[in-house]
Amino acid sequence: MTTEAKQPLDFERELRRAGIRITRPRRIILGILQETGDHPDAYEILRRASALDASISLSTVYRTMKLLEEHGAIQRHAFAGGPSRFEHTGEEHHDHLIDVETGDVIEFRSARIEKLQDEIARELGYDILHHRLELYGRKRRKN
Amino acid sequence: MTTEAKQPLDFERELRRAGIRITRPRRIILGILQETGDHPDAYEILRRASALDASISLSTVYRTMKLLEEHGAIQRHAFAGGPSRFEHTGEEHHDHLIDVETGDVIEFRSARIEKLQDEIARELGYDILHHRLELYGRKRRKN
DNA sequence: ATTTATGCAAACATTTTGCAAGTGG
DNA sequence: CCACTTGCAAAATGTTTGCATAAAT
Repeated sequence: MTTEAKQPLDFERELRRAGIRITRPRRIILGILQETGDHPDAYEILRRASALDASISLSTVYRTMKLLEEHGAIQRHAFAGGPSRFEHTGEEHHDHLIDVETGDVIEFRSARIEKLQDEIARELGYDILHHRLELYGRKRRKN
Repeated sequence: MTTEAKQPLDFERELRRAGIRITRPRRIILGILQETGDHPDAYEILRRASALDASISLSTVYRTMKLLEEHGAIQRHAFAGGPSRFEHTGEEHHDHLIDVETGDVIEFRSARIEKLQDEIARELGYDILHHRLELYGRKRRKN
């Protein structure tokens, strides 16, 4: 099991190559997602974007999220009981541990779990397209 | 890894003991959840309940879901990109594989994955309260 | 009888969409 | 220029809630 930092990729180039126009709102939103280490929801992204360009609207945030998701630049998470939260796609796939008391999200990765998932799917006659593994926990007091 | 059938429990007795009134809508809804092997959403539960008592409302379905969830009689699932779907609590915990083409849900269980989850959480300094593991896949054609 | 639950409609929260105006390549 | 994108307001979804009435114990 490993935890790891994330390093930004150049998705602007990537998108341009796919024929996507790089507009001011899109550049701002993409920048926000690249810089952040957290998992903001649409309103939070709007809030941060508004500081750079007050005219950006919530619909543009959502439309941009859909666009970026389709091009693999971000991932959408629907953690239990709340709005979708977005995360810039880093180098490595990872899963999440959500602190139920603070809402903090900790990223982790386990190759062994992934391998078991593949085995299970194969036994059931399926190919996995993607998965979602979320641990909901509370910080251990002393020990 | 195992897949398993579910056997109904007597939650009516359980609820009564907790001081919950067993009303006609509640009995009907609980019955529907006990009988079914699938994972219906609120509208689908309403649809099935309406066949037995046309006066049942959607709010009662939601209120009953919340009640049953609080008493451990059912579990609420928020699969990607859709409404909550509900499932009667059986004997054993299990996870889900969702067929992305049909929406079918297949239940499975892996003690090894659960064990790995505990190890991961422990390393990160957390106690797991609950988790969510969903595999999204497509039926394998030939092989 | 008293407390709790219900149905209805309205409120809420999140996300999507139609359309006229604006902008990027 | 011309197609694509935006902001705005309105619609669409999924879920919760206030309130007067109905039902359970």
